Amino acid sequence: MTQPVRTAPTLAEVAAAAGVSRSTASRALNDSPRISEETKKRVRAAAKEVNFVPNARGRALAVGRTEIIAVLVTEPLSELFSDPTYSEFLSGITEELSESSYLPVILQASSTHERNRAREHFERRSFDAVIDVSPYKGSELLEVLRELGVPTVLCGQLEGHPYRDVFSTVYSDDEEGGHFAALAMKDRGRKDIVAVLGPQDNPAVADRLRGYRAVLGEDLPDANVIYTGWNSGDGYQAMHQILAREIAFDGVLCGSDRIAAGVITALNEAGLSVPADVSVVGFDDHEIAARCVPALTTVRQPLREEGHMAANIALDMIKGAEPTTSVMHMQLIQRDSL
Amino acid sequence: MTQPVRTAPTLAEVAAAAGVSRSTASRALNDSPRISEETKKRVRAAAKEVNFVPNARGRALAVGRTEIIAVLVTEPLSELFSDPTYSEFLSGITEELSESSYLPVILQASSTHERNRAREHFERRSFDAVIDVSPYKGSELLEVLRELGVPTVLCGQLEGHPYRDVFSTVYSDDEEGGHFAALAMKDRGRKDIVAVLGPQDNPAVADRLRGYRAVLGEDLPDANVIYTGWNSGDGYQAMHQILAREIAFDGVLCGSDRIAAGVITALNEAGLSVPADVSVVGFDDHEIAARCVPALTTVRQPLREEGHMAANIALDMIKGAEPTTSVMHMQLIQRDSL
DNA sequence: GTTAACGGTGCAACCGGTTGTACAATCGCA
DNA sequence: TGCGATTGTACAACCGGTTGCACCGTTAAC
Repeated sequence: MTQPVRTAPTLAEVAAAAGVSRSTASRALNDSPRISEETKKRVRAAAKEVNFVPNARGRALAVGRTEIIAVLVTEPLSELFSDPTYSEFLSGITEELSESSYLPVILQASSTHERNRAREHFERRSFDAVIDVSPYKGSELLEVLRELGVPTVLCGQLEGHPYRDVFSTVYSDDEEGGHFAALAMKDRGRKDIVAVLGPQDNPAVADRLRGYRAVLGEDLPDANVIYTGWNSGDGYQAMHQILAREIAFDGVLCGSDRIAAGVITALNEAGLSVPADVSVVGFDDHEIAARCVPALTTVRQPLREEGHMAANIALDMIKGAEPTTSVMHMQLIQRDSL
Repeated sequence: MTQPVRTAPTLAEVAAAAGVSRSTASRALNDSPRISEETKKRVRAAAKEVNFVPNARGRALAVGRTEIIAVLVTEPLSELFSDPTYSEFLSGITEELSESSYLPVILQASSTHERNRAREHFERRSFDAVIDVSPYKGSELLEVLRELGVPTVLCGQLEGHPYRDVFSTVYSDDEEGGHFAALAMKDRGRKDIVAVLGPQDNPAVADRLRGYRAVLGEDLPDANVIYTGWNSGDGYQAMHQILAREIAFDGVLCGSDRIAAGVITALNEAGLSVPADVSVVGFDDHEIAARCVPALTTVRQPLREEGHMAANIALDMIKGAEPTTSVMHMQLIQRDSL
C-alpha cells in the first residue's frame, strides 16, 4: 500500500518530449543565448509538463559543485542555541543564501564520532564551503579543511590563529561593544557597577568584560561580576542574589537583553526604579529591548549582517576569491534605561 | 599567497599507481570478493599513498545516493533549541548514523524563502531521507516529500495525519508521561497541585497537561497552571509568582528538570522544604535531575532512543522498508523530591 | 592432450547532467 | 549565383565513480 515511488524524470525525457537533443534541452533550461526563444519555450513547457527538476547528483558531478554549504557547529547544539544570538546569525546566513541557489545545512560535530563523519564528508567534497560558527574548538577539522583547500569562513576572533591566510574570518568587536556600554554608564556618572554576564567560558563574554574593564576599572570590582545563562530568568535570579548581598550599586551591565529584562523585573520588585535609582544596559538589541519598561538602552550587535557577510564571503571564495577578514562594528542604542 | 589548491586525487590515479584498471581499483577499495588479497593490498597502499577519498559527487551519481540525511526543522531554531530536549534527540540521531556512512545535517526551513530552497533541494534529491523534527508546521514541504517519494520520518504525534501510510512516525507518549507524574503525586496524597509548564504553544506541553488532568481533575485547577520557558530561571521566576499569590499548594509538577531546579530554589528561599512541605516532580530526566537537592523525582523521556529509532527507520526506508509507527514509552524515575 | 571450471582482471557502459565543437540551415551581400 | 557570416542544433566527450560482462591464464578432470 506504499505510494508508488515515482522515478524522477531525467533530462533525456524532457528532450524527447520537446523533440530536441539533451544538450539543447539543457541549454534551453539554463537560458543559454545560443538557443532560440521558440525552442526555449517548447523545452520549458515540456519540462513543466513532466515536472522535471535537474537531479542534484548528476548536476553536481558535471559542474563540480554540490551547492550545499555546511555550517559547522563544534560545540554541543544545546550550548550553542542557549545563546539566542546564534539563531539571528544563522538567519542572516540562510537569508543571504536564499538569494542564491545554495543551501546551508547545519553540521553538528561535537563528539569524536561526529567529527569523523564530518571529516569524511569534507574529504568527499560533499560541501562547497564551510562556515565554522565556533572555531575555538575542533581545530583538527580546520586542519583537514585547510589541507583539502575547502573554502572556509571562521566566525569569531581568533587571536594569532595560524590559518589567517587560508581562511576568511568574520566577527563583531565584542570588546568595542563592552566599551560602548561602559562609556555610557560612565557618562551617566554611575560609579558602582554590577555585571550580569553570560556563561563564563564564552569567549565573547570575556571580550565584553575586557571592554567594560578598560573603561570602568575599579568601578566594576571582581566581586560584582556574575556569570549566568542568557535568559530573563537567569537575570532575575542573579539580581536576586546581588540584592541579597546588600551591596551598593547604581548600574547594571547585562550580557543580553533578556538578562536585562529579568534584572529590571527583580529591581522593580525590590522597589528600585530604573533608571532613577539604577541604570541598566543590555546587549544584542534583541526585539525584547524596545518592549522593556523602561525601553532598554543596549549595544546592538549586527548579527544578521554578520551572517550575510559570512555567506557572501563563502560564495566569493567558492568562486575563487582570496580569504578576507571582516570586522563588524557595535553600536550603542540609546533608550530609557540609563 | 593562497594555499595551492590541491586537486583531489581520482580513482584513475590510484589505479595507475597500483598498476590496475579503474574498475579493479574500485572493487578493491570496496572489498569485492572477486579481487585477490594481493591486489587489494596493492590498491589500498596506492590509495593511502596519494590520500585518495572517493569523491562524493561521482559516487553519489553512480550509486544513486548522497548518503546525507536531512533533519528538517520547520520552526525557528531559537524556539526549537530553547527546549533543551531536542539536543538530546539530535544526539541520538547522529549517534546512530555515525555507525553508518550517513551524515545527518540540520535544515532550517522556518521562513518561506528557506522552505523554497529546501523544496528545491528535495526535488533535486540532494538528500536520501528526511527526518522532520517538528511536523506540526510546514506541511507543504511534507506534501512535496510525499509526491517525490522521499523516505521521511516524522517525529511527533500527528492525530489523524493524512500521510500515515506514506511516512514513518516516532514519538514518545507525553500524555502517558503526564499520567505517571500525576499518579505519583496522587499516591503521595498531594491534593493541591501547581503545574509549571513549558511554552503554551508546545504540543508536548498540551499532551502532558492532558495526562496530568486525567489523573488529578480538580486537584489541578486552571488557575494553577503556568506556562513559561524551559530554564531554571524561568522556574524560579514562576514559583516566585505563585508564592506571591499566597495560595495553598502541596505539589508542583514541572515541565522540565531545569524548571524544577529553579522551583526548588525558590521554595527553599521561601522557607518551604522539599519534599516535607511540597512535593516536586520534574520531566525529562536530564542530568541535572540527579544532582538536585533533594534528588529530583522525574519522568524519563527516552529522547536519545527516540533519535536512534528515527535514524534507523530512515536507514531502513532508504533500503526500501515500509513506513512504520513507533511509540516510545515514558518512565517514572523515583528519587527524593516527592 | 583437450577441455571445462574458475579465479582474477579489464573493457565499456552507465548514472544525469554540462559543454566544446562540428555541422546544417538561413541570411546578407557582392 | 556564390561566398562568408550568423544562427540554431546535435554529437560526443566529460565529470568520477560503479558494475555487467567478456576475456584471459590457471588448474583440475576426463
